[in-house]
Amino acid sequence: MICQIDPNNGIAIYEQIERQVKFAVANGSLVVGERIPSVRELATQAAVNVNTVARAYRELQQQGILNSIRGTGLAVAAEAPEICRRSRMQMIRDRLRFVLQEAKQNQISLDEITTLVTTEWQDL
Amino acid sequence: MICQIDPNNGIAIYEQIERQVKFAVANGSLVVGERIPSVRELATQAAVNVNTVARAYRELQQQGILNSIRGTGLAVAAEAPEICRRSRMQMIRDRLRFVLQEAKQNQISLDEITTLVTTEWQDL
DNA sequence: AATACTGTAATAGTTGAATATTACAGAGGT
DNA sequence: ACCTCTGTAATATTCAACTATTACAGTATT
Repeated sequence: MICQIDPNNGIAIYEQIERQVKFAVANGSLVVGERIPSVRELATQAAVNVNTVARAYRELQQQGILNSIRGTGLAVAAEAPEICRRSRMQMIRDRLRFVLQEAKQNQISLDEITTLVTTEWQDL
Repeated sequence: MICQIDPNNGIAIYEQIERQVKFAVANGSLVVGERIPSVRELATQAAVNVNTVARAYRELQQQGILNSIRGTGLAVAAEAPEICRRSRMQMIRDRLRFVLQEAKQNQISLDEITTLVTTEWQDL
């Protein structure tokens, strides 16, 4: 699992990690029982502090997505894929709503938005 | 001019103010020469600190959108409408790209996104 | 047993945003 | 002149996120 972190995009680093783990579980990059990268490993790879990774992992545990095996590592929980798949669209939707809301409040039409979506989609 | 601030939406308050002023200028809610709400007035209305408003206004000055008339207030600069109109779509586009990028990285299709856009647009 | 990994936790320091408070100089109305 | 409004600025404090560092209890490998 590779984690791409941008420290300056306004989203808290621990939250970026959380989301990427969830997405990875949802699309099968991480399977049930598989051990995720250790806190130190991910911290090094993403050039981030160990505590920040630990915080993300802790919250993922509380959500029932990861299981802690003391001394060994953290593994993807049995219920994780269902949880993550169910919330995947919701995570995208929430952010999309935020953008649409601002657009609508500024007299931008649905046509303009869909056009924008289509054109920007290509450039990615 | 009414300013709607959400202290908990992750965006810095001074940045929310900045954006809303820009949008207001772009769509004509604020016209050239018009005086914008005083720092204290807006601070009270938005339940926010004076310094936070002052910071937003200061940055808007540096961008050539507001003129300071010492002792009187801040007025919309002559070049402001052009500046704001030019950057309005760009501001929306930037945030939209961010969402689309995450969606695309997670095997979500353009169809799914456009469907999502259309359905969410209604609910706003 | 020794070593090298795991997660977890405590401590202390930095940074940016936001707050509360006080102060001052300039403009305008009375 | 007086008062009230304007922006501007300095100060101190709070808070969350992040960092750096150290430490400790388990597990696995050798």
